[in-house]
Amino acid sequence: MARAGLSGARLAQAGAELADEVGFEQVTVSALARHFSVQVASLYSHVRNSDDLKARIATVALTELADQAAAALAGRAGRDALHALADVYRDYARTHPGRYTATRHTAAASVLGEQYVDAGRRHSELVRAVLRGYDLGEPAQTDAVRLLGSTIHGYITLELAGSFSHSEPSASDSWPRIIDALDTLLRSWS
Amino acid sequence: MARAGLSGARLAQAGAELADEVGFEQVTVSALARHFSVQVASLYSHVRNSDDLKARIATVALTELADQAAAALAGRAGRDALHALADVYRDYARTHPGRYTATRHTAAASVLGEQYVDAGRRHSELVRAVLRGYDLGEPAQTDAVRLLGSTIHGYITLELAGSFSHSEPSASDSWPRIIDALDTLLRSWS
DNA sequence: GTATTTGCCTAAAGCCTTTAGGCAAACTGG
DNA sequence: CCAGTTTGCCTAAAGGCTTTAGGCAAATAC
Repeated sequence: MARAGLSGARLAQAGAELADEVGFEQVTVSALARHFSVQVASLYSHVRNSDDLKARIATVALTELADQAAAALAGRAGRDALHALADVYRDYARTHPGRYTATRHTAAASVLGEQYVDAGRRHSELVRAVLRGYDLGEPAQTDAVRLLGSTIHGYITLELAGSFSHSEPSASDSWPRIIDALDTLLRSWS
Repeated sequence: MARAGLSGARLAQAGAELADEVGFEQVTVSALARHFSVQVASLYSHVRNSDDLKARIATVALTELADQAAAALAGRAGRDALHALADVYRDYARTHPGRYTATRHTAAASVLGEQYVDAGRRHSELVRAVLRGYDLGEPAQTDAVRLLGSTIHGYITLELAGSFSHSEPSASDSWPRIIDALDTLLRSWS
């Protein structure tokens, strides 16, 4: 019997792709086993359980997103950097909805941790790097990190859920105007 | 055999309470049947399926939240109204985390609809009512509705997930400052 | 007080998770 | 190149959640 060549990393990768196709919640150990034409029990040699699998997928996604954000921020500052960062998040969520959902699956973070937490730290640092263009002290800077994170994540979540698709203007039209508004706000943060 | 007195409404109500105790994702037809000391199959006379149950819980929660928001907004305007609305959402999410999660479970909305959509419309109208204090035209007003919804929902989601609990200042300290920042922003929206 | 409706039951099939134990393929060193 | 060891995938099985079908009894209606 030929071996399928499974491994924790390959399962996480395939799981991430599956999440984008059928939705993160629909990713199951069984579905992944079918994908590899392998018995379900075989996957349990590579993954502790279903939560562990989801945590690995979340880590893959969060890391991938941090890489893209870092690349987009290179050589940019101020308003330009803010738009670049925001667009990376939104574009990632639109092209990889399952993976984006996975990044926020913190229930699973308690199972793995380590690399997930590292990737999370990279994200905060990238946001703080953007904020260096706005000259904020503490606690304003932390407030601003939270404001940006909340607004960007909130907008993406609502758009993905279809909340903006039944009214004008299009979600893509509002987006840059909202990011510009945040830029203005940060510039005049008391 | 004494009857338990089940009904769609009672199941939705009990389901909402269960969601706050164990988390919305953990609410299952089986768990609810156990709660009523009744056979699982019995619930299927009152609820079409698991998604239907979740959609009913979502509707209960969204309606309850709209009621509270409407009450809090009575007699308020401007900055005052904005804080009141924002606080209603955040307080509701903190006291009823399962129900708050349910309100955003739009996958289920396709199953039921009607009342859920109604409650959703009430929420948009309340936000627009708050924005009347800021004198915005279109498309600025719609942009502002989306900004407020995104930031408030995003902040609540991240706070609930524990994203703000490992750094200073506390989530409760940042919150009013962020809402104030939004007030300032709306006041000077170009 | 009979007739009808309604509510909860038993039974059963299907899918997902997870553990235990086994055989064979693939590396490892002489 | 071929033993010995590791590793990978297998079969088997138990337990939980969902959902449908069909039945008996309690509540309601006339």
